[in-house]
Amino acid sequence: MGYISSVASIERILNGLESADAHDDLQAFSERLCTDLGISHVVYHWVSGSGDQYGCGTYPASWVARYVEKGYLRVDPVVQGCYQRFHPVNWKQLDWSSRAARAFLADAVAHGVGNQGFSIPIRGPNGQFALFTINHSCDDNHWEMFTTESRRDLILLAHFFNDKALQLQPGRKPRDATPLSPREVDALTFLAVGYNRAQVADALSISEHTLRVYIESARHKLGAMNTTHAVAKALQRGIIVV
Amino acid sequence: MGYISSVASIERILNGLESADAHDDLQAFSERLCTDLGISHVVYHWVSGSGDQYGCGTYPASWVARYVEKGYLRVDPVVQGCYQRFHPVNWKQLDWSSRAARAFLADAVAHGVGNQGFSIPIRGPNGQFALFTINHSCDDNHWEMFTTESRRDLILLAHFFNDKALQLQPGRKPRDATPLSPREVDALTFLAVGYNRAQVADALSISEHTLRVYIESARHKLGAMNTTHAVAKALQRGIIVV
DNA sequence: CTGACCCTCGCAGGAAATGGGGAGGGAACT
DNA sequence: AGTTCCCTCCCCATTTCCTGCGAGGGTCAG
Repeated sequence: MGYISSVASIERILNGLESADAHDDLQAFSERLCTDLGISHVVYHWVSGSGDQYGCGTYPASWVARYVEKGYLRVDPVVQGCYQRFHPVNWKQLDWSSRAARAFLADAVAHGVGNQGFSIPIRGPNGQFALFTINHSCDDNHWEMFTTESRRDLILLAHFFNDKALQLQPGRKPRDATPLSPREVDALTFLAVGYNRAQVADALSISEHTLRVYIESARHKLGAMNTTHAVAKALQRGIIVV
Repeated sequence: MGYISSVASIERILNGLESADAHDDLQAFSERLCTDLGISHVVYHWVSGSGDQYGCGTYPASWVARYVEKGYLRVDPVVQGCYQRFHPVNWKQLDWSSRAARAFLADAVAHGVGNQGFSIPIRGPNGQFALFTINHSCDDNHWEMFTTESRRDLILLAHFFNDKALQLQPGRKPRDATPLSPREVDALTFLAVGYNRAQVADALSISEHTLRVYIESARHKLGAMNTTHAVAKALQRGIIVV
């Protein structure tokens, strides 16, 4: 195991990433990275859409299968912990006190996962949440030194990896819909902060009847089934920012 | 104007950032960075789902005031554009075709903002969305070369800046929210895709009465005033992903 | 084993949102 | 000059949602 700076320059690694143009390339890149860094595993995974997700990495297939089968997503302290954080985290810093968490870790190790990990949370548009993790088996001191030293490079790496994975995602919608009018945006914005129609109408200084026209119009433009749906769509598309 | 690598090492800059321990330090850091890079402005600001926001940077106060007064947040192609993207963006790549956008840009320039900009979107926990922007006045070629060359350093810088800003945020409720139960998440998820209560109940194979309990419970946990608000909050906090 | 929390089900009245109609004035783009 | 879109206002009937009440069984951690 060696620091990135001493094994391969971050420049060369990132350039290798740039040339990836298929998901297979990302997988190959993970494996190569693993070797280059001399660590056990590199894993990237994201959850975004309803069932829309993607993952690649060097974890044994048996572990991945077990993870899904057991529903470990709801137990995994790495996921739970990173979800609340902005900065990368060393697994040792997480909360492993619960019974379920310890059982989970034991199961992971039994399936060939190393006891040390360093996970970088990454968030993208539309609520995308990804984790870029490196994993190894060694003592705490070594791992601490390695991650401290390589932290910045790893962040950059995770960032570019995610960028690439997003680009390669097929389900990219171009920019179809009719844009909302300013008043429609106003209406949805106030609705999104919890106002009811009377309050929104008051805030916008218009009659509630007029307001309703906006809401309906926005609903139709967004292809939404009801107001809640319209607000949700507007939020996801970044049409309204609250 | 010089590339980061040629003016000051990214290491030194980041270390300067590390030592910041108050918002004033971030402000001072922005100003220093401006000088170091030889550019007109450095700006950082964020908006989060909880309505709280923070900003600092070197834009003239008159421009910031005007921005707020005019409600430019809804017009600004930088904000609108970055919200949809993961990677940093050069202002020139954005869509300035609308009249409002051009008027906005003209107004900005009139207030001392440079015509060139490079903005990095950053997303944090709980739907935090921040923008780190550098701004200058020069021709397209120079700017293109500068941003291309400094891109990686700027990303890292933006990332650490945001990390610092998050740490310094006073209103950081560490673990304010009671987490939602799985069923509550399920309920909100289906509501967010437009189902009404009957449909959600059906999808979850539970009675509508039971479903109602979840929705109410989720509403209370999220501090939401109604279902739409609850869904909006859940989306912004990344509790549900559709 | 005792809370604490989750999942499940029920009733009923009142409040709010929705759907579908119509109508006039103004700004903008062709 | 005409079309298209936006803003504004109004009525009515129906559907849906919110509020407040109550109840039993399950799981998990201290």
